[in-house]
Amino acid sequence: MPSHSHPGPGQIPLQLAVVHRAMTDDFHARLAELGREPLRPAHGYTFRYLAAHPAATTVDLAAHLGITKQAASKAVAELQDWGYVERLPHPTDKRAQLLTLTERGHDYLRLADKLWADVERHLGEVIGPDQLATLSRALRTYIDHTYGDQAVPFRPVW
Amino acid sequence: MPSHSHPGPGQIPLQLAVVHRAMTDDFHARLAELGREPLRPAHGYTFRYLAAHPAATTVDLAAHLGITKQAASKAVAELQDWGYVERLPHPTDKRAQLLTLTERGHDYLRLADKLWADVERHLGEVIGPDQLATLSRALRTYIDHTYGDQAVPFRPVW
DNA sequence: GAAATATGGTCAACCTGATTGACCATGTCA
DNA sequence: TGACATGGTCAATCAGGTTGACCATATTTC
Repeated sequence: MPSHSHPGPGQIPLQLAVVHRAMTDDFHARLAELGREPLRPAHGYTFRYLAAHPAATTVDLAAHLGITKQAASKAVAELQDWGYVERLPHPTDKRAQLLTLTERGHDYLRLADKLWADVERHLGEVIGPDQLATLSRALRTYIDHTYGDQAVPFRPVW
Repeated sequence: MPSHSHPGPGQIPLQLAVVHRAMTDDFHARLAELGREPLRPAHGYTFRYLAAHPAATTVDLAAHLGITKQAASKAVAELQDWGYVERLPHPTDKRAQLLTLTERGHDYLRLADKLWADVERHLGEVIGPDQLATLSRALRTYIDHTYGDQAVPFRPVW
């Protein structure tokens, strides 16, 4: 009798992974429906970070994403090629570059926010507003407890 | 005024990702504490699948994980080298191989189950038993609604 | 100030986990 | 029995990351 069949304790982390995956799939399906190219999740995290930190450099971004500066640099170059990000000269440090979202980048982020809200709304329809509220509160509580004042690591999952 | 600051609708999917990540980190920390080598998440999914489907072949596994049979084959070879999985001749199909967990594989799975339960218990201590129960119910409801009778795809996240 | 050191960024080589494509051996079906 | 389908392997390639060396500019220390 395997102790690892469906029910029982320890299921929640697995379910979290499944739901996370399902919602990500949902998001990408909505994106595809609109005919938009699917940027990878790491790009979304980059957008969010740049929008929130307009004076960020590549090194900052790398630290935030939990990857090396080389990897971050490559990602930024890609986003720049696609017109989502600009690299401007840093006003005081001639070595550094200021990373900023272009209008196109902001547009994409706004769209993504809308789509995530749609996904969330769908979740709400399935589980009901009460459970949705509880879910949100539980997640926030856990995140606050885990990271406290520290910056929440937005690193991609594994 | 960026529409993508912290609060607001659409946050839940992001929070799910963060919590999932935090719990995975927690799991790996506990594993490391015991001095156990950290198999990758895909290995965990493989173990679970093999435990639940004792007559599985490499192709079955690949389909379940959502990867190519070549990739699955490589992963199985690795797990076999480490002594977690055996490849036995298939009783009726000379092309195929039966994948089975070794005792060592079952051990690891049991340990993983225990650690995930610990992680879950910790979550329960943080958010309280009521919210934990609601969370679990909400996740299960959403999963059932999304996948219904179909097999839940255990594919790694992105 | 000048020398030593730290830091932002790039280039290049490499690793890993996946992919596609070709192929063989066995199974299944007409 | 011949045609096609399927389980598995080998080989080449790709993507996204890593480490290491390096340059130019900042910052610290004497």
